[in-house]
Amino acid sequence: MSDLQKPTPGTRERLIAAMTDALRRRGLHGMGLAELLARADAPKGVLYHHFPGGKTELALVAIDDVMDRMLRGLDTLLAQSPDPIAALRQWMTGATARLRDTGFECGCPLATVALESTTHDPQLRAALGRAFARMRDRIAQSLEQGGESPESAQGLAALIVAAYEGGLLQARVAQSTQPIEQATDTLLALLTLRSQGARP
Amino acid sequence: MSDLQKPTPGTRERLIAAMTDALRRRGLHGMGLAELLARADAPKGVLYHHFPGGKTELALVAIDDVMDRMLRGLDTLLAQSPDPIAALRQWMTGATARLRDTGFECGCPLATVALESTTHDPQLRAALGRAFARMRDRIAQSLEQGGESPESAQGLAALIVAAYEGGLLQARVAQSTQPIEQATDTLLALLTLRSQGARP
DNA sequence: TTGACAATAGACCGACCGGTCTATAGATTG
DNA sequence: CAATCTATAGACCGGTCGGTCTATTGTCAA
Repeated sequence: MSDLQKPTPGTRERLIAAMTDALRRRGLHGMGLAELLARADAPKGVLYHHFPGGKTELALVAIDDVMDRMLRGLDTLLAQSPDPIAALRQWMTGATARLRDTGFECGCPLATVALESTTHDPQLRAALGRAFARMRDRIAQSLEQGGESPESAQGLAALIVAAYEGGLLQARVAQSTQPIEQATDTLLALLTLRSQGARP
Repeated sequence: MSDLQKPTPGTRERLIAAMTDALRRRGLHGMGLAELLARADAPKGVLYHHFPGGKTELALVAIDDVMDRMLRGLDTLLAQSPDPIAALRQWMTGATARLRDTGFECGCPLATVALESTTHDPQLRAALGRAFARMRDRIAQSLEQGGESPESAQGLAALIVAAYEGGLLQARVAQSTQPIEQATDTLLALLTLRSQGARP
């Protein structure tokens, strides 16, 4: 009665994890149900038991879930480091390392499906729009705590997320971390220059 | 004999244009051959006549072709404007307008397929890697002409392309130009600040 | 006119797609 | 134990996928 935790032995979670991984590597259309279920080691029936809406509903849940975890990770970095810029550098470095260590396969779990999405799937679009807005808001919030005005914090957050996504994209096709490292270094150098110039 | 132009009445070109548009809107997996051919108003046989390698070969040709045209457009802007930063602003603004005017459907023709691509299709990866490198090199070249060192020009170019791609991605799912406008404005403000600070 | 070849046209194919359906196993409760 | 309900399991389905194949049309040279 007071037991709020689900007794599920993990099947549902394995499905979400498999979908998240699929989104990272190939996007929503890029991996079929057969391969997805094989990776989750689950039969077809169990997918439609836990997610009656099928592949798309699973993707929606995976998107919300993975953004929760990304924000938790970002929070940890921001809590550890006094300077938000240093924390963001760590965040970028981590994503770059993951991409490299997976043979340039695992990028941002939201990016591919974001570009695949159309207006004909409003729920998916909405979930993605929400996720990116949360990311930007979290970054802007930390910048505001560092003394930025709300407007410039939002602008910087949009640029930082853009550099992250665009950097990962370029690195993926280049099969080299150089583009994202160049973009990251340049961006953070510009930000440092700016904060130094503000108080000469 | 001296007539170098192909006598083709445009079918091949229509196929390339249809593929480019498909890549912009939905990526390579996102549109089937049937719809693609319907949009090009061409039967199936004609595709495999002009492109024996099928859908993938058509995509390869479309990628090279569209990057040629993007670079020509960028060259025109750079030629019209003395300041490369002003030219890049126009370039970003144009892409933003196209995205908005197509109901947030038409983004960068290379981005979606870049994220869809895997190491299992090396030709596609190579074509995309080449295309993005050309874009960065062209931007870096114009920055070098503006007095940047080769290294910082490459870094800035990677950041600019990243902001472009990441900005379009965020705007697409937000169904609003705000994210890319914020990212663009912030980036160009940082660049202006930097060039002002360089010569006090 | 005829032969050769490029271009167009679409019927057809096996593979795979996401999704539905029925059957069964396991846990919980009366 | 019986009843019930959740969870697992996979056979099965119609539709669509990219791709192949044959037939026809158009064009130009011999």
